[in-house]
Amino acid sequence: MASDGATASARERILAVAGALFADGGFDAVSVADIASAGGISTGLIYYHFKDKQTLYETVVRESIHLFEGVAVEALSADSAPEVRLREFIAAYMRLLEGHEALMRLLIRSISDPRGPAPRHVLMRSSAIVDRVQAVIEEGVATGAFRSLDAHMAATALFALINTLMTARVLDAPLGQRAGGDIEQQAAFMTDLFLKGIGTCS
Amino acid sequence: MASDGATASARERILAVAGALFADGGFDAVSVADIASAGGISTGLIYYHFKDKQTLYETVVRESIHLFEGVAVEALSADSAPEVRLREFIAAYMRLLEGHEALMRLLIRSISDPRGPAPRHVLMRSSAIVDRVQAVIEEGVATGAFRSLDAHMAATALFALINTLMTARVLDAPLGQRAGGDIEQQAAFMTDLFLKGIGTCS
DNA sequence: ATACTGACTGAACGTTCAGTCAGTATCCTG
DNA sequence: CAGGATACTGACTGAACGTTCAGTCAGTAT
Repeated sequence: MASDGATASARERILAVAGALFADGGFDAVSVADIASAGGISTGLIYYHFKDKQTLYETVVRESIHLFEGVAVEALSADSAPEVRLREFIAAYMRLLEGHEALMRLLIRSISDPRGPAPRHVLMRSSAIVDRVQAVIEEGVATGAFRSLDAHMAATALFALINTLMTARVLDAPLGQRAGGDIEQQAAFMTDLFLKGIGTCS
Repeated sequence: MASDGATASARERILAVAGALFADGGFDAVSVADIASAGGISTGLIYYHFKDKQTLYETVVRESIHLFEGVAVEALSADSAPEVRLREFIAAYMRLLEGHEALMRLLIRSISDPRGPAPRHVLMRSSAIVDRVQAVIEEGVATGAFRSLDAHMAATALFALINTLMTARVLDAPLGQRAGGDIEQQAAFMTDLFLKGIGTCS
């Protein structure tokens, strides 16, 4: 198997294949043998690189979170007005969804999957992003762009709105009858609702 | 059948025990033998009452949804002003959470669980509730209490806000560092944000 | 007293799966 | 080239699982 130059890191191949398989099916529905055959390798090799199936799963989830965080945090680091930055953040989130649907499915699954890194940890990690959003909102409150409120709760609310769209899209289970629709349009609706909700108003 | 104290219907005992076990653990982590021993019965009896494990799981989930719907729909059937009815609905939702935590955990798990009734069906069912909420919002739009908007999307947004609180509470994974806090208070925050978001405003 | 019912048992079966291991190929270094 | 380290194979194991089924027995109708 002398592939491109070096070994092309079987380890990464395993992670990629496992991620794709875990994304649809979850932990239990995917056997180690499945991963091996999908990657064109032996089961033994998986155990050469990873202690056990659990560790492999946790590694996949953790790396997905990392990639996810990188993209999201970047979008929040501009220095435009708070409202603009929030809109940009949501747009980045949506773009991430388009490009990494399997990754999103994996993360959403892992939230309520009793295996793998505890639900607590999955969410705690992504709370690094919640914190950033929270900071932006606090800035907006300080400048008077938003009404005075609990910025942490507001950040949580924003996540709730966006993640619900994600979940519906990614698990192919649109909330209610009305199927797909334009996700950008739905995101715009949620964004408007949110900004109006935290805006100053009589 | 005599629901009087005596035998208490083995079938219902199985459903209750299975529900509790599936709620923390999910489909795969619970074996039929686990359910049998927790219920103090034999594995064979489970197969006497249910075709297979899958069917048992689906029955448990479906009955949970049914109970859930009953409570939720009732709260929406009052004839007060739309805004009041929405507040009452959310309060009922919260009360339901307090009394049936395991049930909520089961439903939340089942949404992203590839087994059991397809995710699609779980959400579609509860879309009966979304529809009711939507109707209330449409009423509010008609009377001018709310601004003109897509009532379906708005209903979805309300669910997103409430369900996120639920999920965090029920899976013991508070979003972000700040732990528990008062859930009633959090619900109030979400409600205010939502009502402000759909309200008429300059 | 006899015949029958159906809820219920628990050992057994076939299958699946995570994890192991003895062995092979490939590469590096002296 | 020798020899050790690294990467990898795939047949194998032992346990756990869902499911089946021959059989038990309290209860009821005849």
